[in-house]
Amino acid sequence: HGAEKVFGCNQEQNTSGKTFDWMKVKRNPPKTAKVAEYGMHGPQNTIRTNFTTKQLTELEKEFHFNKYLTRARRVEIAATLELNETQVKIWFQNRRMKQKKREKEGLAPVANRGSSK
Amino acid sequence: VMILRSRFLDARRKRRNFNKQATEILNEYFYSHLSNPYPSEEAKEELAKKCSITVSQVSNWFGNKRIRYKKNIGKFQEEANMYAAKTAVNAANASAHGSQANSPSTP
DNA sequence: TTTGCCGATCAATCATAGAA
DNA sequence: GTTCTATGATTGATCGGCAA
Repeated sequence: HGAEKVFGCNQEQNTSGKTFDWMKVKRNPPKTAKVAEYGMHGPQNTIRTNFTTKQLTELEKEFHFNKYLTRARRVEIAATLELNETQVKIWFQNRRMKQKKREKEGLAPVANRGSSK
Repeated sequence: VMILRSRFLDARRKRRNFNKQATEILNEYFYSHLSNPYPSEEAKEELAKKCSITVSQVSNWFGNKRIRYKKNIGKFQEEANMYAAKTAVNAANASAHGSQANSPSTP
């Protein structure tokens, strides 16, 4: 199962201009924060959280200590940094992926090609 | 709000646009797979090699391209038609006569 | 069945390169 | 030199799949 059947002789399979499913994909808004509460539907919240330098520094420090969190540690950090446990969990998840990506790139940047400058 | 955003201002700086040729290759793939512009890991590696960029950069390019394309399809219509035509020609040449000893790129 | 992780992606934003 | 637009990279958070 690879290339589609023969194409190009009939049927206007002109892809330009059509809207495919991937173009309709919509992500649900972040459920971060307490939207419910007292009717406050302002434009804020449900928006990407902006971590402070202090929070990031602390998370980074913790990460170098442990790549993975235990439930207890997570609760502790979340409380200290005033973040949800989920946010802390997600941060570590993303941080691990970032680390992996770096290790991967740091071992094969060879073959520098026409890098215009 | 002092915005000590200077926390990581580093990598994001000094951005270099890709070669026109690399962009050409990426766009050809994107528009020839417009129904599903999600290259596999293998495809990304191949594109990365052809464009002389990293796989991550290929991923970034497609991610940005997809989002920006659907954000404003009209703005890319012209570009879409251009590459669609180009792809059609390549397909025609490839299927017309089994000849293949012809690499249009890498002078 | 519920929860965490992975890999990929989304979506908004940052900062710069380039066009006007 | 200044203003606006195009574009590469970063990242908090979502989605689907898998394992515990």
